[in-house]
Amino acid sequence: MTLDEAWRILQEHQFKRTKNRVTILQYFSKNDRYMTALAVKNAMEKDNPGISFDTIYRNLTTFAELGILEETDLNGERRFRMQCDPGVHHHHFICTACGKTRSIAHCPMEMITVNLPDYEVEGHKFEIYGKCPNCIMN
Amino acid sequence: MTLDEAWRILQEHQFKRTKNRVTILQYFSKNDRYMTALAVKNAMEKDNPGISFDTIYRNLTTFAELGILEETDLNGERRFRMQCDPGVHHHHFICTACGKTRSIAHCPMEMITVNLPDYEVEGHKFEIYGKCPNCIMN
DNA sequence: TTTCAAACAGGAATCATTACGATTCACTTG
DNA sequence: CAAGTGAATCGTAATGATTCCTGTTTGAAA
Repeated sequence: MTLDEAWRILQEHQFKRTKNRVTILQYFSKNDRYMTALAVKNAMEKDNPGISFDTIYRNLTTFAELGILEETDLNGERRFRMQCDPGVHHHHFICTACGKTRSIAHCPMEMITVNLPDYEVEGHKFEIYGKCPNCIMN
Repeated sequence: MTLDEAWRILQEHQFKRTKNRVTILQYFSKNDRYMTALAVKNAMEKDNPGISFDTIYRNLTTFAELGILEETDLNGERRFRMQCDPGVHHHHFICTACGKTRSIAHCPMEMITVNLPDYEVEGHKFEIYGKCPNCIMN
């Protein structure tokens, strides 16, 4: 997703264009991988010293709810990345070394749900973990 | 997995048969669903008041490493259940209301990995979330 | 410009989990 | 079966991630 698309969504929902949101979104648009709130905070403190965790988490949660960011849990930590393919359902390979991802076009759900009558499916998670080509050769 | 199988594995690795381990394993063998460490602790305090979280977590981690328990992260919390099918790779539907699970025979990995040359796959997670028939009708 | 809810900073509080030092216990060996 | 030994435990403190709270600042609408 581009910055313009993100801002259009935020405006649509009447969120203000604050300095912190500008910085956070810029950071995500430049870093194409899953990152923790702490990583975001550390990176932001150069341009925006004194930013609080409250602000980071509040905005990350908002962005994820609006579909601007994608969210996942890795080892009990929330991680976020820029939504890579808005509106299109997809899954990820996630590099456990650098956090970079690779989209996986195929979703395994269709052939599975047929075996679950009487169940009410609310969602699913399909993630592949490992090392990306770049991290394999250190 | 039966209690006997679990104890055989523990003996094989020279773990002692302590009162706490007896109680924990009994609890899991009677509750066929994913549970948090807190739930285990609460349930144990009837028979075993004063048990510490250290003991709970240490044993849960040990059991998971030995393949006696299965572990997953749900909303940033670690949850455990008795290994349902030792040695056989499988996935789960997980009821978000009661934690009960249903095995899913089919694993989607084979057809996916072929699209990931140059990547080093270490593992994957495939889980379906929703309500089980029992919880649908409250 | 004024206005005011939204957004923020700073720090305290909470929740899950782990670490630690002192004590107890399960099992081996004599 | 009593003693010895390292594993296991307890109670509690520490940690790390996340959320809550209160007073202050700020974006943008009028």
